Amino acid sequence: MPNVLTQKLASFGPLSATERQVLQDLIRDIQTVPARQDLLREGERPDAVHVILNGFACRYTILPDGARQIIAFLVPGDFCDSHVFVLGKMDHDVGTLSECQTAAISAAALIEVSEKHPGITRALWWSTLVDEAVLRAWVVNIGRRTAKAAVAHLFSELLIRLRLVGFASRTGFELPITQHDIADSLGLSNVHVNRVLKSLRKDGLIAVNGDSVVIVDPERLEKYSSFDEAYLHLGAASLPNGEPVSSGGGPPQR
Amino acid sequence: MPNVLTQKLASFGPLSATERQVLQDLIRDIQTVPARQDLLREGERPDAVHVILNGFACRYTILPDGARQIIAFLVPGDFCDSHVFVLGKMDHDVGTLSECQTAAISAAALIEVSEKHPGITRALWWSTLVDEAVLRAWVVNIGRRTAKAAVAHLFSELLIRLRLVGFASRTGFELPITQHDIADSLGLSNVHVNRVLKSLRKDGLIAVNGDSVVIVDPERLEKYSSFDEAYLHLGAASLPNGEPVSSGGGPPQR
DNA sequence: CGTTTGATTGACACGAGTCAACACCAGTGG
DNA sequence: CCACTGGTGTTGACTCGTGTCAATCAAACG
Repeated sequence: MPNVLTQKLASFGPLSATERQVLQDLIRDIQTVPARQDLLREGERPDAVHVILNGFACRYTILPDGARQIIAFLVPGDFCDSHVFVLGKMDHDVGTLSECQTAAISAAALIEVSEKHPGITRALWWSTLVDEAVLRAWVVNIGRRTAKAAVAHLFSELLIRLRLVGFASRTGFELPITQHDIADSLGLSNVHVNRVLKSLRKDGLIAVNGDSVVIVDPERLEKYSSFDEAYLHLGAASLPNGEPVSSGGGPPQR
Repeated sequence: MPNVLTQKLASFGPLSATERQVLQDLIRDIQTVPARQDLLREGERPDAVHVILNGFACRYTILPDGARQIIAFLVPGDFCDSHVFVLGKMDHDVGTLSECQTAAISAAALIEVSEKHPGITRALWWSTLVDEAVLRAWVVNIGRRTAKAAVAHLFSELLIRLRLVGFASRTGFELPITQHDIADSLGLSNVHVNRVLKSLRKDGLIAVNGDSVVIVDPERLEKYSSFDEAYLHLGAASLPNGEPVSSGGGPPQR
């Protein structure tokens, strides 16, 4: 069973058996980090690159007035700090939202790999550039979509990104974060997110049960939020159907 | 006199004389493009990389309802499409706001340079990663700042970015774009931007005269918008004072 | 069981959008 | 030379999406 990193990078393009093995071997130094704990702080100079293997984390910034803006959700397979080798310092914080497993890849190991395996280097490039594309979509989401469409778009995006790494079924996924977290990611208040979710449930677009989200009809949700997966730049035929996710697809109740 | 590209990349770290010369030689195929014209369209597969030499351009997306979200302002020295080599397709549009001069660098030339000059490769990396950091700051701006602070933050950022390439003095720059453009970049309406600008003028934070913007007191503006230039990841001592910009520092009139 | 954290809901306030009118140019053509 | 035009900036009146505050509820937990 491939790890999330190989699985994710394979979404860019096929990887050879050796490349898969090399990536497999990179995943060592696995740590478990409890929920709501910082992985990296602004100003830090990490000497290794960190990958999320399990759970949800986020990039975020706290403003002087205490407001928090979540800049990106990090899901399994995502890098926390791939930019820091060139930029030096972290310019924002990274923290867990749920309990997470992370792997630390030493600078030396990464440099060696990228020198010997140009295919992997290219895949890593792809990964950071897609992160940037996701960020652009985020800006559009916050800037010009209504709260309801923005939440719908976020869920559409998460469905695809989580499917890539086997953490979502065709129609749903576990989302172990609070409504407050969603609010801080979209520049909304927690109260309003609550109302928006209620409205999305009423419209039969989603169903929520505890931490599990069911996208009743992915296509309808995508259309509603004008979601177009093109910006994720997936290679052809890279979307597995994913294993069924824990909780079922019951009716839109809560 | 160095071109804007060398000037910008030198903000990351010192460049050797040869590196400067190599960068100098890359700038050929210069074109002049009128205002309000697309440079790149979504879905396109450009075979060269484009750099802005002069003028203002932007990345943007149009939503189904016709709303436009500007995702980034491109100023002299910025790349329009450095990501497209890896990602393949453009996932958004790029268009001019004012008349622009652009240079096209062929794929072949760029690959050759980056193989021979690791220092330049690193600087190019730095450039795209800083673009990403700017994007993160943009999200924070739109998501969690008031309209007034967001505009103030944008102006603070532009002041620094334009100074890097000699297009701003210590306290001002030419901004040949409309209030509507600013609105679309911050997710606001043109009317509201107008009111915000009026308010910033009243507070003596900025002074506007036609296309020229004067930042009366940069430090005060930065404090007001909680601007911290750390995210631009400038190397030490890389901020030239810049030549004086055309119009003077008159009183806050219009 | 109290305690705590997160979800939910209602009442009310406010920032920002919309609509519409007008001012001010720069460019155009009669 | 001067109406005419279109684009941009400005302003006021009104509306509406979201935020704020506060109370209640539900589930998790030591």
